[in-house]
Amino acid sequence: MNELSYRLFFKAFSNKTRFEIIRLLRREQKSVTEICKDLNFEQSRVSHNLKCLEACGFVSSKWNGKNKIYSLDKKHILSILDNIDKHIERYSKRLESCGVLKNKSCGVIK
Amino acid sequence: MNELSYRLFFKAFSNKTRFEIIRLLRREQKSVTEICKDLNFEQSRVSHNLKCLEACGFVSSKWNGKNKIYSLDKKHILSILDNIDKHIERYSKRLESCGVLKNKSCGVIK
DNA sequence: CATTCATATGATAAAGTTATCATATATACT
DNA sequence: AGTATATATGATAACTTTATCATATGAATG
Repeated sequence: MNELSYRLFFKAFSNKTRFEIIRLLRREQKSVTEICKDLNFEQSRVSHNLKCLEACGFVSSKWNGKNKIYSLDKKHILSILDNIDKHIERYSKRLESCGVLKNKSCGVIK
Repeated sequence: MNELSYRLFFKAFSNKTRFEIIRLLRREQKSVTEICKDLNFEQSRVSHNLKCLEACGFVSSKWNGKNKIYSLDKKHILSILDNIDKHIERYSKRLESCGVLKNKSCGVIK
């Protein structure tokens, strides 16, 4: 399997805005305005990232009056997240202590 | 499950250097020098990212003479990658056409 | 068709990440 | 101990990504 797809896949989920949107839509479909309110994110920030998620096929949308309703590609996304759930506890503590990943110009403040 | 861990997990894999190292160690354990040669990456680049991968618990190391041998936490990592394999084909094409993810300052050159 | 509310888009400054360079530390061998 | 080879580390410049601002487009309704 193609290496680039893998990395893009992980990249899609590693972004806070996108990940929170996915988590939110995990429960139920929502309009852009609702997403903004629930997550307390700016509208254009949300729209830009929804565009990305839709381009990737993770969410889909339909117009409902003036609102555009976004919903999650549940079956596949949930299956992926559920599987990672099984493993992530093992790594959780160490991930959160990794300077490179937590970053903001590498590790601890001096 | 903690949201941050998730994102850090995805972030760890979304980086080219780290992902290639993981792919390489999927087959067999290797020293830093071997990894550098095989991937044609600079030594400090590899060391920095190995440190990250080890901090996260994805790889472990042991000294063997002057060489430090790194190996993959196979059971768990392989299980995760294998599961994603099952789904990624579905998204592959769209991921690779997503301007936000492919980026270099957003999408297509004008 | 003008207005209002909702969403999308382009450009770019700000923030974040990575590779690289210079150098330090580790290990083994003579 | 001195040298050679292997690996690690800190600082930072170069690069990449993101949020934000300004503005455009879409949809509905009087």
